[in-house]
Parts: sequence; structure tokens; C-alpha cells
Amino acid sequence: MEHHVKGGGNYNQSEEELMELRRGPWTADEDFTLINYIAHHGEGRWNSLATCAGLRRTGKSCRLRWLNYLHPNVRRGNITLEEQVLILELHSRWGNRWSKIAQHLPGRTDNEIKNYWRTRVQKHAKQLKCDVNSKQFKDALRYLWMPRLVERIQAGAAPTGSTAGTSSTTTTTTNNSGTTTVSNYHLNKTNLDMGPSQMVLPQPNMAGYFSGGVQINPSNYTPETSCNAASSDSFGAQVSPVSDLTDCFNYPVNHHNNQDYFPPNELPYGESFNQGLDFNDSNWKYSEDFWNVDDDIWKLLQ
DNA sequence: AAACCACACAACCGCTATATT
DNA sequence: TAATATAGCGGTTGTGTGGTT
Repeated sequence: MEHHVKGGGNYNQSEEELMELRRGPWTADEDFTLINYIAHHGEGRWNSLATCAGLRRTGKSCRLRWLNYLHPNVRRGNITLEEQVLILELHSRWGNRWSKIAQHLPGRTDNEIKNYWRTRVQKHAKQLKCDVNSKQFKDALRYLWMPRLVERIQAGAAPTGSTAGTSSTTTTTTNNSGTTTVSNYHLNKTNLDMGPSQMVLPQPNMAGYFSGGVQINPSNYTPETSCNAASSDSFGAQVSPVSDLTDCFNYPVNHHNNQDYFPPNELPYGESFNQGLDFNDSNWKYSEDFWNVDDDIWKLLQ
């Protein structure tokens, strides 16, 4: 199918030129041409690049294709649990600042994060019949979804295996300069001796983000574990003793073997939990399947 | 097997900010 | 300084795909 650009944007081109331009999905040949051209001539000045490369595309389209798809640093595939936590956390702080959020998820594009938000997060809001920007839904994200994600990350990453007999609390903190850190506290003796691990965002590699006891620093960072070549000072560890988001993640110990189960008086949010969110409301009583839509996270509401 | 539907995501559009001439 | 070009952002749309009826 051949589309034609009708105009728009600031990429001023004559009507005749525009009529020649292709739209829609890129072909493998076009991708190859673009990659090859950029490999030899570099990127930038996208209009002339498109012309010189012989691509019947707008410069804007070439730029987007390169940045969102063909660039070697673009990371494709499922959004990891760690990335989901980051997206939720950063979106709660910055809103729809997709590009800004993307800067903290190496290899992910603003477009991908935006799509994730629309398809996954907004879907939950829609099914719950509440606005994605409502306090009710934001509280659900903060006090249910995010802690649940964190717990699953820890369950998967902690060498101690099952959470049975091991309690954990993750704290997200923001210091005066606005830097976010995430701390893990695996409350067994070994890790208590070791103390919390902390890392500073942004950093180029999410592996070990919640690993507990492993501190990411430039010396143990290798290109193999990252999609971006980042300067070492962008992910050095630091300690942030003061937290303004601690309450969000201070949830009680789950003493039960089933990590998805919390009795009513042990729901994973603290005393400070907002009154505005009524989980007894019929809207919140969805079947297990509903909450399974996103990786079993919401089972605890059943 | 065909029609329908929902979803994920690539791509486009309009706009603003910044750089260049 | 003004005009133009370029880069980038966020919202929206279109299309392919997989699941369901």
C-alpha cells in the first residue's frame, strides 16, 4: 500500500516532491538504505539525508525510524518488571513527559514507553472505570501495583529464593537534587549485615536494580550489560538517607507462603494509606483473570 | 473457515523550541 | 532581527496479528 504525504509540519517541500513520498511501514530495503547511509555519513539534517540517501521519505520519517527502531542502542522486547516500576514511579512524578522518562530507561524510546502506558496502564484504568489521572487510580498504582512489582522483582532476584522466611522492603528516595535512589532491604541476617544496596538513577543497566547486596558502580559495569554507552559518573552509587517517598513502599511483611495473599489487615500498604481509595468498592472486585492481565500483580485484591 | 474484535505498536501529525542563515 | 530550517515532544491514528465466536 502506498500512502502519500499531504503536507504538514515544518518540513517544507514542494507539492510535487510530497506526492513522490512514501508513507506507512518501512520496508527492509528502506531500512537497509537508511542504516547504510547513516553508517557512512552520520545522522542529522534529516531532510537532506533523506534526499541524498535516495529515500522517498520525509526527513522527519527517517529520523523517527532511526531513533525509534533502527538505532543500535534501541532495546526491543518486553518491558521488564524493573522497567515497569521505573515507568510508574517516574510517571507519577513527571506525568506524560515521555522523553524525560525514557532518558531513565536506557534503550527504551519515548514512543515505546508511551505505548506501554497507553496499552497496559490506561487499560487498567479503563477496566476499573476510573480516570487514569484520578487519585483513586494513582493510589492503586502506588500502593498496590508498584509494591507488587517490587516484590516480584525481589523474589526473582534474591539468591535466598522464596520470600518465605525473608521479608523485604524497597524504598524509593529522592534527595534534594531530585535524584532518585532505590534501596533494598532483605531482612535476613546476611543482608542486614551487608546493609542496603542503593543505586542512583539514571543508570545504564537495570540488571541488579533490586538485586540486594550488589552495588552497581562503574567498575562492575560492562558494555555487555547495557545497551547504552554511558559515562561512569551517570550511575555511581550514593546514599540518600532522607526519603520523601518511603511511605509508598513501606509495606508489611507477608508472613504467608503464598506471596500473592495478604489478609485484610496486612495489605501491602501502611497506616498512611490514603482514605480515598476504597477497595471494597465493587469496581475493585475483579476476578483473578482481570488482574492477571498484567503479570498476576493484582491478585491480592481478590 | 470466515468474520469479528481487541490489542500492541509503528508511524504520522501538529506544534514548540532551538539553531542557522 | 527576521526568516527559515531542524530537532524534538506528545497526542493520535492506522495496521498487522492473534484470539474468539
